[in-house]
Amino acid sequence: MEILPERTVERLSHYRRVLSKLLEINKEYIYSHEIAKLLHITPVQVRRDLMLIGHSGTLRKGYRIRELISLIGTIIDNPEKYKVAIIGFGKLGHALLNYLTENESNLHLVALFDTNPEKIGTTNNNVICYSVDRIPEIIKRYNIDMALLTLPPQFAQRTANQLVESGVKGIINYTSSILSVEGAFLEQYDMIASLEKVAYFTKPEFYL
Amino acid sequence: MEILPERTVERLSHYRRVLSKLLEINKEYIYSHEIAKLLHITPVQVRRDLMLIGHSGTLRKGYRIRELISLIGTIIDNPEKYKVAIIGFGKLGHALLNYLTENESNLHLVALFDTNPEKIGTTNNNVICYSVDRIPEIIKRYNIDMALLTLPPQFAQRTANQLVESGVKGIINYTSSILSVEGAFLEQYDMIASLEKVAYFTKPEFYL
DNA sequence: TTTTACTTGTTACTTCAATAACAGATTAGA
DNA sequence: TCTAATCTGTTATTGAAGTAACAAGTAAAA
Repeated sequence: MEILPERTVERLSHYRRVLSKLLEINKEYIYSHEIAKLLHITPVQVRRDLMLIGHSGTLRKGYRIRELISLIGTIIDNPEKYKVAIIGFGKLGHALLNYLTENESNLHLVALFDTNPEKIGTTNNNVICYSVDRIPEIIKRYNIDMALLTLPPQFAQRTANQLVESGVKGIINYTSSILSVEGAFLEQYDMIASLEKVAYFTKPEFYL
Repeated sequence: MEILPERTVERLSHYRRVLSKLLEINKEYIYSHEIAKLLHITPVQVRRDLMLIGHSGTLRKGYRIRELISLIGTIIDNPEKYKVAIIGFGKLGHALLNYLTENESNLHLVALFDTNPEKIGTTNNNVICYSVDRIPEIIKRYNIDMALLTLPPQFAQRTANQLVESGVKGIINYTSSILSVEGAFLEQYDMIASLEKVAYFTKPEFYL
């Protein structure tokens, strides 16, 4: 299978979640325009995405929901569960912990890390919080695939290096520091930039 | 001034923050390739962004940092401070509160909203938490421009409608529900989709 | 049975963003 | 003073993402 566009992968994640809810209410087939309406996108985009993953619908009946969900799974999930760690167990780290435990998915949260002695050793939603000093040890021991950085920005680069050396293959950086990472997929999410962007686009002179 | 590309605006936000730190250590001029190195992008992109905002550097000396920072300010900031509210004062809301109070910027956090009686009426970093029932009243009273949605997904759409009706011009939706909003700029940030995307791109068969 | 309406699947086009290429200007050094 | 190195500013090219257009096929209705 060809490598998919980033946006398509994101939408596949959406499709799956929305469709799962429909399965629960025993809907069997769905049209591209119905999916589109749910996600506020165009039917063409839906069909195009499904074309890319090689899913065929039935003419005038639409797509078989159960089949589609399982196909999306085989494409975006790993055969084994993805193992995830959160580095920095502050407010944001805690929020991510909740997201990961509430939404069941193929992602399995395995470890938390922090520097605060009061947090180290505690168990939160069945996940243990370790000292950041033990990052290489624990990452290797559990074969953790992906790390979410929610620690103070000044430690982000150093920690990222450690993580990649220990075998992490994906990093999401929620700190405001800009990282350079080789040998792993890096996603930056800068909240301040995001806020300032929205502020810019809400300027009165841009009202359409 | 022409409307700027979204990505450029995000980078301008980065430029400003990085440059501000350099001002503090009394650096006066900077080359495009220096900026580029700090942000891990190309010098061309820096020059192109600065061209778009109409900033001129000095040949063989680079860009005057103080001047550039202030120009970026006149472009991405509003003349008055942007007023921001956080809807849903859970872990993520609290994390955003911290971001907004730690990083000084043109954004001014004015109100929090929640449903929990224990939170309503409390003051956090000098910001009062109100009941969500008072959203229209408070939004209008303080002329709030922008809202950050960190509440349970099932209330997101209804709340977004209320906010726009009350005059909010920008919304960042951190819930996993997909919104449709007319009359305001909407930015979605779906953590689960983001996690699943990174998981997809860390699959072994994509290693370059 | 024939026609019409509808829905998929794919190719072609457009728009937005990033990268490359290069002309022009200035400073430092020969 | 002249030459070479360097850095900016802009245009041209490439690439990624989204949108439009439409052929093909099927089910339902006439």
